[in-house]
Amino acid sequence: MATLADVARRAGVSAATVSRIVNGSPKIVSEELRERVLRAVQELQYVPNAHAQLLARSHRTTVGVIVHDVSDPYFAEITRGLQRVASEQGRLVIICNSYRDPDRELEYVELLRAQQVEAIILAGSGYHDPGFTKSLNAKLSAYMATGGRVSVVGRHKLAGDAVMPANEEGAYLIGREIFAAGHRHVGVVAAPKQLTTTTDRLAGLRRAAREYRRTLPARRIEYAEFDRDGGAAATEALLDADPRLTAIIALNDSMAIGALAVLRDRGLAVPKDVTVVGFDDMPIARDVTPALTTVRLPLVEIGARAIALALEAQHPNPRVEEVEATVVHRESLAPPRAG
Amino acid sequence: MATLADVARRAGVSAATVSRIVNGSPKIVSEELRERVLRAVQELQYVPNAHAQLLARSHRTTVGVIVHDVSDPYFAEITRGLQRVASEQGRLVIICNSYRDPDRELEYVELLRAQQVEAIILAGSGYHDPGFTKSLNAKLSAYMATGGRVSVVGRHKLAGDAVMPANEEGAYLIGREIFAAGHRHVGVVAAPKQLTTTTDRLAGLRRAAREYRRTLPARRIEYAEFDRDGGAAATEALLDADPRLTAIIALNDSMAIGALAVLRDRGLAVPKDVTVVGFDDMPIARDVTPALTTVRLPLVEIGARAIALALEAQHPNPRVEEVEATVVHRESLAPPRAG
DNA sequence: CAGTACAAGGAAAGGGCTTTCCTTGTAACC
DNA sequence: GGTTACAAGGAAAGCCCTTTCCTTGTACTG
Repeated sequence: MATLADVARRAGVSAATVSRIVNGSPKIVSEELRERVLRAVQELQYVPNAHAQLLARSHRTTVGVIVHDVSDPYFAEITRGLQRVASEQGRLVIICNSYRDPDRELEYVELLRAQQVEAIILAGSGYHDPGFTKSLNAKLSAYMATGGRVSVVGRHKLAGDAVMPANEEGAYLIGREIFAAGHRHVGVVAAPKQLTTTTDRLAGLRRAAREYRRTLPARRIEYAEFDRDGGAAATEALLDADPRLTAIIALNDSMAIGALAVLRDRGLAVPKDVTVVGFDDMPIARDVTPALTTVRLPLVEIGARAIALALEAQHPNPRVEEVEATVVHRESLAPPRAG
Repeated sequence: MATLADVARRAGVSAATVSRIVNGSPKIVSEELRERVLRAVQELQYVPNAHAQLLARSHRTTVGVIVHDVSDPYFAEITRGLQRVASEQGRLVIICNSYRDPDRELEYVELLRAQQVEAIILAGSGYHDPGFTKSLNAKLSAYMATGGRVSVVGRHKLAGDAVMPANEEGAYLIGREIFAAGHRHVGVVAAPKQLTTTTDRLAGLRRAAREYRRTLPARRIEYAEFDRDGGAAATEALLDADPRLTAIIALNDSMAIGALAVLRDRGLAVPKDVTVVGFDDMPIARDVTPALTTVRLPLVEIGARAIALALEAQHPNPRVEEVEATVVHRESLAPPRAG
């Protein structure tokens, strides 16, 4: 690869001059030299070495984001919002998929630190694992201590600013709809227990149940992978355990879609025989049959807020922004059939 | 941020020793020093500066991939395959979304070159734009001339190795099914004209039509954005222009889903009144109603092959790998209603 | 006991860039 | 004409690491 020095030699000028021209420094350079340098750049197809630049410059301009999996629509949306703000502010973003592996998450924090990113954004659900939380916090604090900015979405006890989606409240709202409609046999298709998202949403559901003097017994909650197939598996289990179920609450839309598939296979009509609701309102939710009644989280905005917080001037103490959830009514919820 | 020198000072050793210990160099270091250094690393929460490392080391270990949009399931799948191989081979991957903007694609090639990536993988559809193709090729050649590796998926006249999904053949196969079923009024929901993916798939459709002595007149092809809403818009237009349509071929599954939505709104049953088929077989295809008959492309494998090609030893002349398409039969295709 | 071999650690030279500080040359001033 | 001021360009230090090449000291060998 051609280097700055190569260009300088070819143009017959010093490296300093080339650097100034290439970077558009305010220092004035004569037209003649400028042309010679630009020509040399063209001829050599010179592109500055980003790493050398980073080393030499003081200011960082890259931010890192750690998600569970960008190809999951939930994170795709968050990332979209994040990217928008990032490019508005001239920042590059590095995306890291942890695939829900806490260790990998730890590794990625190190990696991003090594990359000298300006900010780290943690967008995945938290884990109920004190040991992990502790080491993660240690790493984040170390990073922040040296000027790094951190912001997290939906994670309680982590250093840094946070934007908190209303997981509990959203679940409460949708739970209310279910109970208000008169459902008594309701099953929950849940994500893994150790995710804070799971427990938060479950808590909201329980609050709604209490309000309607119902309970959500453990046998009516089935934990599985946080995706379509997990949702299908959990639904099978729930249905096998209690065929009288008239409603299934899935903890996200992907799982709800898995539930829909199982119900269809078993010849159960939704919502006539069984009601199904989801969570997140991912784009596909309106296109499945029946269209999914679900809880909407403004994901794009959540992503945008998260990075905005991180990029704003350092704040004395961590800020927390709440983001509202609303239920969107579509076709998959109905009262239980009479009898 | 703590630097190597800080650690060395604190441990009372030379920088060389710290480097050796931190990187696990084969050179033997006494237990005592090793411990002292490791302790200092801990205490200072030292993480090596990746950019400095990159500068100092000779070998690159990052690859870049340029896609239209990772959150699009098509690219998500490709990226998944790619990531798998990358991490098997200890490579980091940088993902760039061009959002179908040719200029941005050019910029990203520069950016990746600046990042000193070992290989660049172009996964998005090509454009029918000679000027653009020329500048892209120039940039890629310059990159390859300095040892960079390039591989592209589904792009004809580009430098570097290529893996070619059978777009023409896949479209031909699905087209045959449609015509064989007896459809005479078929509309095509197409992506933008300037994408090579569009023209390739259209060509396959035309070949099938010829075989059945049919034609695909221009008024039966509606071009729109390559996504769900584009598919919906194109379907509206097609239906308005000719209500007798008995089959709609969408050029990808997202568009097909948009078509399904419009048909449902208009009270047209699929496949009884209108047949709909898609392309790509993205995961959601089996979960919509009716389940989509579509063309399957082994996307994960395509991604894996693309990076594998790029990472293999340099080859004298570019290699091209063809990847097969197969049609997967589900529920959205049926013969036209009698009459 | 002189001489060799090797183990363990350090010094220092890059790697490619930015930026501060200097030098040189010319124009403007009194 | 001598001084000052500034414009335009260059020299060189510094960013943080890796790695080659040295140095030193110890353990062996004959």
